[in-house]
Amino acid sequence: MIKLLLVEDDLDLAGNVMDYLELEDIVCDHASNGVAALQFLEENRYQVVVLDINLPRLDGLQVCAQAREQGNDTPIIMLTARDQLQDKITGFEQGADDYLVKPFAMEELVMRVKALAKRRSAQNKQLAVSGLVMDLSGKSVSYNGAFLHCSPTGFKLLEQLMRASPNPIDRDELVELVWGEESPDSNSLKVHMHKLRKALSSASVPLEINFKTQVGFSLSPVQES
Amino acid sequence: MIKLLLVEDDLDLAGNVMDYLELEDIVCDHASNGVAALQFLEENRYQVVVLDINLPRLDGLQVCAQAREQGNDTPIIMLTARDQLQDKITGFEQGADDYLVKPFAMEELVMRVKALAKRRSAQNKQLAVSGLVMDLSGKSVSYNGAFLHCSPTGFKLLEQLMRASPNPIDRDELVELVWGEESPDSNSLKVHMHKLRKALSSASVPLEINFKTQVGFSLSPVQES
DNA sequence: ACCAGCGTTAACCCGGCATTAACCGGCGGT
DNA sequence: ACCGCCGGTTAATGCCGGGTTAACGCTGGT
Repeated sequence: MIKLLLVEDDLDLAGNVMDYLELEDIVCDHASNGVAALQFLEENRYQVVVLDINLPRLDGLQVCAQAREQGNDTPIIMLTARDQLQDKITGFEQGADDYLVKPFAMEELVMRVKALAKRRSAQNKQLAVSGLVMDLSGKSVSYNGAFLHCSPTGFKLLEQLMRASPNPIDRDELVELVWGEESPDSNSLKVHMHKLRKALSSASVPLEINFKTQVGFSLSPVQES
Repeated sequence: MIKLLLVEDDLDLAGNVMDYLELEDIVCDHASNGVAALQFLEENRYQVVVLDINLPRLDGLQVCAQAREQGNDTPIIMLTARDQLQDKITGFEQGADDYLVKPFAMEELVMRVKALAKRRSAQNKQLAVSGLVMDLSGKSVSYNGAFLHCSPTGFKLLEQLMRASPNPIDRDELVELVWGEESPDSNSLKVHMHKLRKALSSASVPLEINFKTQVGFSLSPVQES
């Protein structure tokens, strides 16, 4: 059963959509303006959000941006009229996962909803690797209940390593994910890696960061011989 | 850099798309009919396929279905005209990952391509010859669960040998595949070969690398007399 | 204005790896 | 039978790049 938030100010359309979705075993909450949408998002957890761009009080793009800013990573499907391409691009940039052009077919909406719900169902606000737990919302990392101190960059670095784990992640990709396009002198990565490794080992976390040339860095359990 | 296969029979449109994608550092192959598309898919590996539904000889849905049947799980973006909703549903059912309605904006295509390429980037394929398993994604080689250490070049060398196995591969071809156009003094190959052989035998892998003049190198099971 | 934390930079160490060079040994041609 | 070509073997060299450490400068808080 999928739990969904529909944000749409056209009440007729909203009603239709909700009726249709219910047939598909999808449970909807409905918000008809941006402020209400954010309220819903704070109070509940949804598997998918269907978000119209044209909204009273706070438009869909702002809702999306604010939700992401608050650390909410629920998949969002944007609804746009055909002549709002630039909005769509902005939406994608701000973290929308998909969008749909009005008018749309119900079957298509359902498909995209189901696709996103499935794809993201394995996602959590927590990452965990071998007992090391990262809380994405609280920006904290702990092992056996003990919190380990991480600088902001160290945190981002570790997040990417944990997401990729146990697979390696390419060095350049890592840099791009953490620093974005503009990366500092490569030494910086080395230093942060060093600090991360020290943090892990001093907390007795049974994980180590390995490097292989032409492959990248990987976070994996320590292997005793 | 993303490698992409564009399947589109409208040559004007295809040209435009390819021009645009190149600006985004996306390298395209182009097929203008379904049969050619399948050919391309067999011979190359792509990170994303952009697949028109209306195609001569074999339509996009059939291409998609056949590709999936052959075990190809490359992400596919379908292109559809507006009035083909049922086709879209069928396409999704057959394993398409996304679709786009014509006419579409280039920016949108690029975004979806990048999204899929990133999402699926963690694909792991492997090669296996007589129990020797090479993991292309993790860049590791193992036999009976034991990992053998390989230098980057040794790895590429072994990869080519395993791909060709049990057929021999011409020396020059091998050099080209591993080093590209610019190869070092030929001694280098000899040394790497030696290290590879040593690695194989010290791990008790029942494979040996043989050489025959005018034929090339081949990886084949050891033959006891 | 001082202090602490953090990101960045610079300098140095060190190991792995590709390449080169030198030598060995078989095989075919003369 | 000799010689040279070519692959196999081994050791040595140099470089590239990650690891490590210390120091500098910025920023935000007190």
